[in-house]
Amino acid sequence: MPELAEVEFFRRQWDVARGKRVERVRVHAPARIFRDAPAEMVKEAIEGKILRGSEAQAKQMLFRFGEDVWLGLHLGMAGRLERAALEMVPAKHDHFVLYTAAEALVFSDYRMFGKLELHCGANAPEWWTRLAPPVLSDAFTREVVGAFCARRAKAPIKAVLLMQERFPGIGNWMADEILWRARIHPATPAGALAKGRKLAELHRRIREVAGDAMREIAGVGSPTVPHALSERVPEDWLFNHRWRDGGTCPQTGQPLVREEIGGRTTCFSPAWQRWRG
DNA sequence: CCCCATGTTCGACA
DNA sequence: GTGTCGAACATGGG
Repeated sequence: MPELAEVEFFRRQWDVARGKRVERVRVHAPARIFRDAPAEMVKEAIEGKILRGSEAQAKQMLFRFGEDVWLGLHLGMAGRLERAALEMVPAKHDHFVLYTAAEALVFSDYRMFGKLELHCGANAPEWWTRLAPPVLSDAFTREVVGAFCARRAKAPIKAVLLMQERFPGIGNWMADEILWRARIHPATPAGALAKGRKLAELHRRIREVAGDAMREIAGVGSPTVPHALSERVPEDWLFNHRWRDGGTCPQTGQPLVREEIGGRTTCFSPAWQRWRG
C-alpha cells in the first residue's frame, strides 16, 4: 500500500513518541519480517532506549533509539504503523509492538512483504544514505529524468516510473496519477521522454503529485488529516476513480481503462492520455 | 474456486 | 555487463 506520502504519514504515527522511553517490546512475527536481524536481538537492542527521532525517505523509514540503534522499516504492500492504547490486545498480524509509558506503537503487515532491519552504530546505515535523491529535492532535475528515460528507451514509461533507483517513493497509483496529469499514455516508450516539451511536463508533474500527496496525505503543513486514505485524497485526483467500478475520468467523463502495462495493472484515460511519443 | 491487490527480488534469457 | 520479463513471496477480499 504505502507510497511516498503514505510512508511519511505512518512515520508520524510513531514519531509522536519521540523523546519517550521504550519500556517494553513485543515481537510476534515470522522470521521473514526480520530477515537479517533476529527478533530477540531487535527486542534487546531497543528495550529501555529513548526514541530519538525518525525520518522517512521514499518507501522506507528509519527510527533512531538511544545513541546508536537504528531501526529501518519497509512497509511492503500492506504494512502500517499505528498507535494504540496500552491495553490493546495484539491481533494476528501485529508483528512488532513498542510500549512507552503512555501507549503502544504497532507495526502490522498481514501480507508480510514488509521488512524490518536493525543497525547499530554512530551513523545511519549505508543502505539509507545510498537511497536515490528524493523527487522533491533540488537534485531531481529534468536532465536527470531525461537521461534515465534515454537509458530505458524501450521500456514503457509506466514501468520506468516504478523504478526506485530513480523515482524513490513512487508506486503504482502515483505513477498512474502522474501520467494522467501529464496526459501521457502509460505505454509510451521512455525514450520519447528523453527530452523536449513532454519531458518538462513529466518532470513537473512528478514533483507536483509528490508535493500534493505530502500535503494531502501525509499532512505536511496541516496538523489534522483523516485516517482513511481515500478521505485524504481530493476527489479530482485520478486516485479515487481508478478502482471504482464504472470509474470515469474526472477530465473527460469517459470511462477509465485498466490494462496490464509494465507488469502492473495500470489505470488510464485513453481519450485524455493520447500522447505516446 | 478464481482473480486481484498502493512491492521487491531473483533467476532466466536476449 | 545491461536490460527485460515472469515468477515467487503470503494473505485476504470480492
